[in-house]
Amino acid sequence: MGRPPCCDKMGVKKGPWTPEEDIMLVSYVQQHGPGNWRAVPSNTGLRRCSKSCRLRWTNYLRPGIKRGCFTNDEEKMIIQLQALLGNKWAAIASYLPERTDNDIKNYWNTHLKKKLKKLQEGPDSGSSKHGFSIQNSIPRGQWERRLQTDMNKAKQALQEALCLEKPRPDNNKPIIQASAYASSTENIARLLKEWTENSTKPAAQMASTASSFFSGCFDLYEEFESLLGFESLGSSNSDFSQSPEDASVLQGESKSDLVGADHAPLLSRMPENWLFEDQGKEDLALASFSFEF
DNA sequence: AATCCCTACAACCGCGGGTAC
DNA sequence: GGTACCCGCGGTTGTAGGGAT
Repeated sequence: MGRPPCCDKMGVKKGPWTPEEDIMLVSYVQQHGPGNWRAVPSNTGLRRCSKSCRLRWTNYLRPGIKRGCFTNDEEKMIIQLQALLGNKWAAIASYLPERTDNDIKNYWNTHLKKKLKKLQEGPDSGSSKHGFSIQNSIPRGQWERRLQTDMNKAKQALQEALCLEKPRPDNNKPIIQASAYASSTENIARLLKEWTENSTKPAAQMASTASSFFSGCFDLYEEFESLLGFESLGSSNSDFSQSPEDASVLQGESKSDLVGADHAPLLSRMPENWLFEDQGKEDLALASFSFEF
């Protein structure tokens, strides 16, 4: 009855991932693609549960991830989307293809929530240097109009961010995957570089070798892309994720059901309808903050 | 210099939906 | 149809690093 157990729960390693483990995982995904995580620990020899492998790939090793400082635009978009969608981090992340849901969630919890709370509690809570203001300090009619203006601006910003007007080939999925793995080699190579620089262990030599290997892979994929007439990753490792649909591909299957269920209809409603179509969400939206883009 | 506290973020946990057997 | 599992998601925790005392 049912499926066999996914993995042996005994002897499963927890805690931070080592560079060696990252290499094993990345090379496996390069060969087999993301998905079928159940098979990953047994096929790679990693003493990690499938869930941990998936998480590591999705949140850290996956190509096209931008790490570090959030821009003002990203920040504004997150706050606006959070007001509209609530804590649907995966949905929010689909509009910021270079950011993971975990990253956005962390940023919200550690920075934005605090910032907004401060603004609400502060004596001069009506406005701030960050460019957002709190609705209840403005007469209703005025801030409703302002909200509408802000929503239009938000929609415009979203459209720009998503580059919906940019055409792309219908059958580009395998190409994107190829690019994705190439970009993944950048991630792991960067990781290894940092590790090598900070390590005096003999293993650093192995890391260096592995880095060269991934660098070689990267060159191969660059060549592959140029043959097919696609923009080289050298110019931008994020340009291949121009739409949330692409982002879903980038993120493996992780966003597939989002695209298949909630997200695709949402996109089909862009640009004019989705922000306002659900009257039930109006109160939520009105309770949000407005911005000066 | 030692200790405490705070922050940031990677990773884990638990749950629900979907699905293979 | 029932069971066990996979997968994705959101909430939470653990911990390293930096600043304050």
